[in-house]
Amino acid sequence: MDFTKLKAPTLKELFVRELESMILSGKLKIGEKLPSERVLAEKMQVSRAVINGGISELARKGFLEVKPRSGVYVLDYRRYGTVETLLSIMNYNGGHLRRDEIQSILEIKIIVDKLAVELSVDRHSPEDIVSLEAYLEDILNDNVEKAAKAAFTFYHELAMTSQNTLLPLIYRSFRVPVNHLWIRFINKYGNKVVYNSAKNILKALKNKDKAKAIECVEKAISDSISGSKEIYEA
Amino acid sequence: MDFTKLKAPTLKELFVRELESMILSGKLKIGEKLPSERVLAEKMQVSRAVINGGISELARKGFLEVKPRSGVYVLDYRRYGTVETLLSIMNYNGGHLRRDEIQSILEIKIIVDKLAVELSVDRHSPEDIVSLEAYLEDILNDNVEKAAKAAFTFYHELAMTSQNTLLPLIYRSFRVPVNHLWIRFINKYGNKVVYNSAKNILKALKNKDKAKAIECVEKAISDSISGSKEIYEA
DNA sequence: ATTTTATTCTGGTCATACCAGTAGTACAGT
DNA sequence: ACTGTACTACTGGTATGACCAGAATAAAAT
Repeated sequence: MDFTKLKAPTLKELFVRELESMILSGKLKIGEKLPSERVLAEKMQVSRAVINGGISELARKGFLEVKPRSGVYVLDYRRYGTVETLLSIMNYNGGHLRRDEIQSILEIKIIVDKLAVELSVDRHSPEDIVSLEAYLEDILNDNVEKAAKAAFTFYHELAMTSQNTLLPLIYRSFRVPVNHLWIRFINKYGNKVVYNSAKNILKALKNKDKAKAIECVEKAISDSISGSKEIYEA
Repeated sequence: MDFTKLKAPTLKELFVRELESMILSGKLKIGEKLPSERVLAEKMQVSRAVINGGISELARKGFLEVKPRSGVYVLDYRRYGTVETLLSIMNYNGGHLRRDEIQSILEIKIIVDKLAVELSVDRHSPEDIVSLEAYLEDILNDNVEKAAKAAFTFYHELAMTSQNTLLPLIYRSFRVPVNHLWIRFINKYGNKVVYNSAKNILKALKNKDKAKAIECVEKAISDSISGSKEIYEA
């Protein structure tokens, strides 16, 4: 069995989801002024603390603009959104990605991974290889979700060894959607494929063979792309 | 004159900055448990609402982990941070970027821009070219800040024409630091250089010459890299 | 030593209140 | 007609104090 950890949503989280839905569905129009916190609190039967906290979170996500002592306004998330916005949109779609979104993610992943290995070949330490080898083995876990998580961790650690401070941060930003993709990929093709791809990359990295490493990355993802249509149909 | 908009910081913002400094400076060690909200509120002479709101914001930024009914713990921002973390680090350094951070940004920018033009060559519409040409001219603005903003807008719109939904989002995430870089670059070399680089890219794009377009991007940024040391010393 | 129970502590939430800044209005002075 | 003032209603930011349910830990029972 794999009983997953339970977590009750807080009122603030419920409020945030509710408003995200209303904005993404268009029920709340862009530029529109929200009712005051007091009114919202009364209408939704929660305290003002929940409303206030939820609103400031939505403001940080790029959905709302708070003008103190004036009011709260709906922002154009297509213009002011960041990567976090994508996660909200995804979540709104019931955790599913559209086909063009999958393709977008893979296009990004390939250049990020390529840069990671390209830099890592020159900059990694022997200790990095050791820890990467450990993470590599975790991909063979029978539990699909754990294997997907391990795959994410492997590539994340790989990005760390590039010594580029931003690469891991970017990787981290896309954790949720990439994890979804991996779960679907492993379900269809098994974790052995993922394992072998990663193993080849690591091997080339250890040999400091830059060209070979980049080639491995390209092959690993082009496999994903060719399979992405099927994944989408699944 | 250009009178800039005044804005008084709120207590929550002060609290967030204070804690970010303590974490980034190492005064608060990773894994350490923070005092309870009540204690913090008393010590810092503010209400619990401020502490509670500030903590949840820091949690969303990847600096803290909130375990309800247990406590608040300092997270390893290098491992769990997102792109937002970079902005905080930058802000902590008085708005300045360290040399390795500049290099990291440029390494990212080159692959992002390359992907943008690579995809755009096949996917852009004639209207895209028209609007890009308009943004291009804005780079010639004498006001340095406006020119930098225009440069950002040009590359952002370029990313939009790639039809990759994530590329613009990534671009926006890096708006602040990239803008800083451009201001410093233009101050040193003038906006004419930026204008010509962009113009060449656009020209190759219009001719659907993928190889030439990518070459232009590489040249534009390698100029920046070679100048980055000087920028850093400035 | 292990399990059960009781106590303390914590963040999440609620209710109420006051403050300072915004925005609109009406009005006085020019 | 325009400007500046005074008043007023409303808004988000903050303060205070309280209660809840779950987590952590100590105390008690087995």
